[in-house]
Amino acid sequence: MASDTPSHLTARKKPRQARAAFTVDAIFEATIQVLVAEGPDRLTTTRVAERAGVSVGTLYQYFPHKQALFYALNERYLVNLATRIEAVCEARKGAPMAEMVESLIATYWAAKMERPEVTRALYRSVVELDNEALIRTFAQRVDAATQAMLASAQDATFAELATVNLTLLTSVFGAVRSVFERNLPTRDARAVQDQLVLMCVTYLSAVNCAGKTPRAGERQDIVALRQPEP
Amino acid sequence: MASDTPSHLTARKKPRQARAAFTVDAIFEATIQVLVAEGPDRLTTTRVAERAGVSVGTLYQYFPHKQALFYALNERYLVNLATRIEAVCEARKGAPMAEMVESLIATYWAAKMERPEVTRALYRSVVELDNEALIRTFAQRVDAATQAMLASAQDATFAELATVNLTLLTSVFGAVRSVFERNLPTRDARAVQDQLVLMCVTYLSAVNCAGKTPRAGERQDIVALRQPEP
Amino acid sequence: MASDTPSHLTARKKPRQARAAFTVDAIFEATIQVLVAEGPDRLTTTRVAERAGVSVGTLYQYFPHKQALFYALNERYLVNLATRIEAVCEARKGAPMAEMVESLIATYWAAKMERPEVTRALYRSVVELDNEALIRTFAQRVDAATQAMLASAQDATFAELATVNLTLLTSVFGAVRSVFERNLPTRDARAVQDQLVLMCVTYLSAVNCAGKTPRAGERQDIVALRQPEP
Amino acid sequence: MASDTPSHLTARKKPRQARAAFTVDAIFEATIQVLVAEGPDRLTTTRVAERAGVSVGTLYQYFPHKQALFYALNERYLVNLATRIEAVCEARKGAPMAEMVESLIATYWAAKMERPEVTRALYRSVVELDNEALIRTFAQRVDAATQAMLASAQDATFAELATVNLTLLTSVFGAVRSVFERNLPTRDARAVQDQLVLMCVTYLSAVNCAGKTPRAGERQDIVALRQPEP
DNA sequence: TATGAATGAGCGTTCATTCAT
DNA sequence: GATGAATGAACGCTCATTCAT
Repeated sequence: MASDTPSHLTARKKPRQARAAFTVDAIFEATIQVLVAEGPDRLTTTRVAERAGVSVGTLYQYFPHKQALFYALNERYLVNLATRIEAVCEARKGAPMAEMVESLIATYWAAKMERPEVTRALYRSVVELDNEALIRTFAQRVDAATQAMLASAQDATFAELATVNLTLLTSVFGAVRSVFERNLPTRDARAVQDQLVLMCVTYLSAVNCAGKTPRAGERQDIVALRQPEP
Repeated sequence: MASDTPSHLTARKKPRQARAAFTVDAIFEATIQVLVAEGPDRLTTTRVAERAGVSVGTLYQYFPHKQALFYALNERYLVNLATRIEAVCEARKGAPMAEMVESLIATYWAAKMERPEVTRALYRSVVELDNEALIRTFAQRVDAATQAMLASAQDATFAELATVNLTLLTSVFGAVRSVFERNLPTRDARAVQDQLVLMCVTYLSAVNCAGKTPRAGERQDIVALRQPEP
Repeated sequence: MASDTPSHLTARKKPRQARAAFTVDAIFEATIQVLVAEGPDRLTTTRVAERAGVSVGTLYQYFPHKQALFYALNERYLVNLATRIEAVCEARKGAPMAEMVESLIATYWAAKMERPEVTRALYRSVVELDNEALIRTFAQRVDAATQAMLASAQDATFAELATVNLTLLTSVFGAVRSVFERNLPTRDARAVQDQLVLMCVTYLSAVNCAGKTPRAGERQDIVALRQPEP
Repeated sequence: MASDTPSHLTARKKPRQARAAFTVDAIFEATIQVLVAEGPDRLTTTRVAERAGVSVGTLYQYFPHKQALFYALNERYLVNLATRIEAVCEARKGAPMAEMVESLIATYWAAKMERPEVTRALYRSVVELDNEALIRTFAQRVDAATQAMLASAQDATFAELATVNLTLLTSVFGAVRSVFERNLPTRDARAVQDQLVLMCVTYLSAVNCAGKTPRAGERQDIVALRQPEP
């Protein structure tokens, strides 16, 4: 993923030693903690170093400048996320479409929910220009993975797969972000997650060219199943 | 709207004079321009004042601190947006559900697209903690408006209206944000917008308790109409 | 003189007010004092500002960066020096060659001796690359002035005036620098100054094409006059 | 030469081993290279060590601090220079004065010209206070050598030898420095060198007490010989 | 003995904010 | 009111120096 990274954002030296790896991890964790606890504009190199239990100088031995640290943190986060999404896409190949959607949303949601304050903090933090490259790379990986998965659905074929896939991802990722941004209570968040699945499934059914006339029964089942509980 | 605004974010004085209003507007516009042209971390009070053609001192006469300026700018932006959404919701009361969805999305999208760089800049700019209040207020207004609209749909009734509404808004707003963040080409953006309408309509149809068995013809029409062109 | 100054070395804003001029002067004087009292590598912006009785911010209102301050200081120094040399060259036009040399050396020496520690400090201070431009400009002004003066000598004509002039200046300026660098006692310094005059006069006589055979008497007089006192 | 060196500038250990001598040399050469290639304020211990192919730790094994390294480098440079000057002075003992002057200037000039960028870099580099001692020692050696040489001139006797000698050295060394500082083109530099010889010879002739009336022929010869080509 | 990761004081610079004019 | 020069805390970053390995 780092292949087309602008060179000025690359770490000055690759940590070879175990100690170095440990230090880098400590710095990453400290960055997150500062971000969560103090907010993006109190994220200073000194503070990060302090919390990581190292000196500023050490921090600068691993990252040529503040932005590179932030970039690397996001990269780590997104690479991890992309990997998990790819894994679930692989695992669900050939499954029924509904199962795919459910797995995808569940995985993404779970990943974001593991450390909700971190998720929120990263959403919040300044989106530096250079992060666009990161986001693009992430998007490409995920696009490819989900598209491949959808193409293998046992019960659906999509004429304009790329567009359908894009719409799906855009909505799901966007919706999740919205939920975090509005800081919805768990109950509402959970409800939205379920409805999101329903929404995506109905959408995919609608654009499915395979079962020209989807057996009404099946579709109704899903709908009935997912009818928001009163 | 400013009713529950933290007091330290309120402007020192309400501009009564025409001149004052003019100045404030100039400052707002300058803020946007600096944001767009130079990015969030070059947004300094001096630069804003310069571009607005006033002195820093004057800027501080209208806004007690930088954050208040930024807050007010966002407030203006969101109030305007909410007002437009309320208007369209009002106008579409009693209309068919599909029309509602289409109007809502079109309006929101259009508002964001009027000055895309501004939209992007505002998405980008540091989300200060205190902006949460702003977002909450905005969300409440919009929630209320769309919920009232949906409740009046001539062809649909929703059991769990609040949840359905929340899901709808979350997805639509989120998707739009995603499109901007990924900086999608116009063609893709347009396609996603269309598909988003379809997605929302199919979703609402699915959770519609009114027309237990929606007249297949109508639904199929929409689907057929919106099938992404091959 | 500042006409071809690299733009990044120019002061951010030209001081128009009397107060500003005063402040700039204070900063210059402070710079010199720090340079003299603490040496070039303790010359920090903070220290300069402190000694000037202003804040760092103020310093940066007048000079875009440290180098610009240093550059401006040297410029002021060299412009002043060049002006004085030009004045003496003008005044001695048409005079006998020996008088010219004596005046030139005396003027230059006096200028350097007014504040010997300052002279020494400036000689010492890092010669930044961009100062080359300054030195070149200075050299051109002085070259022109002395060359014009020599050309007007009532008792001498020089075939290769440019080279003669260059040799003269190079030796005189270099010798003075050497004297400062070696920190010679006043007595020795004084002696060298006198001998320097003699050296230059004999040199000019030697390359003088006018009085093919200089009246031996006159020349001997000078030599006798300047014979180092036993 | 290091006899009156301030103790804090002395190398921690005298390199006895061949390997040590080799390392020290590598460090010196690296220092020069960094100085030339990157300038005085990019001369860091880390960079020097890197270029020398050793670790910083090793560098600090040979030099207690950066200043000591720089001091030692200058010492080496000046000791070498002084030695060469002493050699030429020794060789020219009993020669005619003009020959002495010519040899002295040629030697000094040649030494400085061998690696002109190095010469310039050393002139440029910060003149630390403690270098004064170095310069003084160098000056003393050279003073002694040239004075002894001049005293042995077969065709001249000088009443105030010390002063004459000082004037000579001051002018020659100063002129050379000026030439480097002004970065004169080779052509001009060469011309100045020739003229410098002429200047010094005429000067010495003028203060020569021996040949009260120097045989006009000889003197005129020199002058004619050296008349700058039209 | 050689290494080079770690240190942290200290630098140059910015910018939100104030207040005399 | 309006102005903009002045302020100074705080930032990002460097590099001489140390010391565990």
